[in-house]
Amino acid sequence: MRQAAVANEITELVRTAGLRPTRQRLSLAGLLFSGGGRHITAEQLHAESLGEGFSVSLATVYNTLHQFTTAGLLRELVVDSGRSYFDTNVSRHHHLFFEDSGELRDVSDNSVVIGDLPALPEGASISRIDIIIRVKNGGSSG
Amino acid sequence: MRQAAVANEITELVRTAGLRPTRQRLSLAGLLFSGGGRHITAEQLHAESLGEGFSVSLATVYNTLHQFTTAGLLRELVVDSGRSYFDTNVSRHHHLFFEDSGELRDVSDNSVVIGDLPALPEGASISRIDIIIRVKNGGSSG
DNA sequence: GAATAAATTTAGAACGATTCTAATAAAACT
DNA sequence: AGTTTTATTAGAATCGTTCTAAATTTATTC
Ligand SMILES: [Mn+2]
Ligand SMILES: [Mn+2]
Ligand SMILES: [Zn+2]
Ligand SMILES: [Zn+2]
Repeated sequence: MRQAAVANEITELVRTAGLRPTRQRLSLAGLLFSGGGRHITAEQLHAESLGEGFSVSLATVYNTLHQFTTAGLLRELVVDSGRSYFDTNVSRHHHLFFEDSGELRDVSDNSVVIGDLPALPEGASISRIDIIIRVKNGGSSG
Repeated sequence: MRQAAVANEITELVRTAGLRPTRQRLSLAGLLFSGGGRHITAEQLHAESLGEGFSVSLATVYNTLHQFTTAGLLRELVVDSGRSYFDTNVSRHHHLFFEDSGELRDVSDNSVVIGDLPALPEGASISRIDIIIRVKNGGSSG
């Protein structure tokens, strides 16, 4: 009954995003949203899915990640040119990026104060502020 | 005499970086460092160089940008996954990124205050803090 | 619960940015 | 000048990502 309840929540999540609850989307959503917050790349998620026995094509992983992002379930992070990370935590927060391992860790929004910014051009507006604290030489423990 | 003086400064800059002042490196350094601060991609610099009549291969543009970055003359920015920008301003500062046009504009370091960060693991240290203010719907004027 | 319509998945091709390779050319040194 | 070292280059290769068009699945209609 526990497992069924979780499955229903996931199904509901996908439905609410306006997407059909296909086997692939449910598997991926399960991997993404069943634990705590995650920061993951498309290739990582693909490998993890296959590892768990959920066969999905890489194209579908990309499609799904983008659909979830558009639906507001994920946020796309730019920390490394040439690789996109997706964050299951869509609330306002920032990141520690461990350059050696590629690991990302959340940083509370409270840790940062943005002072006076330059005036924006007519009609322009801030869509997001990304703060990335790049850390070198640190492992993933601690 | 003016032009010669500038050429000498550029030659000196390249030499100081520990690099031979080849025709290609001098042309590229001229384009990069003769005006004010610049934010530019490899392909943009390549096109600009050819446009000015300085023929260079794209491979050399990449090589040179990386060498200049290693030498501390440039800083590599990650604002767009799938494209690297290089910044001729290597002092501590942040960026406004106009998502529509791809333009980058500097933001003074004073505009931002970072509060208490989470403790870093043993031996880890901050290599850099990148702040990107993403702006949508704004032109490049004003 | 077939038939139909609409959306999804997929393998593989295509893409764009970047890096690599191995051959040529230029620069520095003797 | 001759020799050694370093740099440049064209083109191939790589990598992450997107596209294509066909096959499958899901939802809707009878
Ligand atoms: Mn994208
Ligand atoms: Mn690089
Ligand atoms: Zn996060
Ligand atoms: Zn800058």
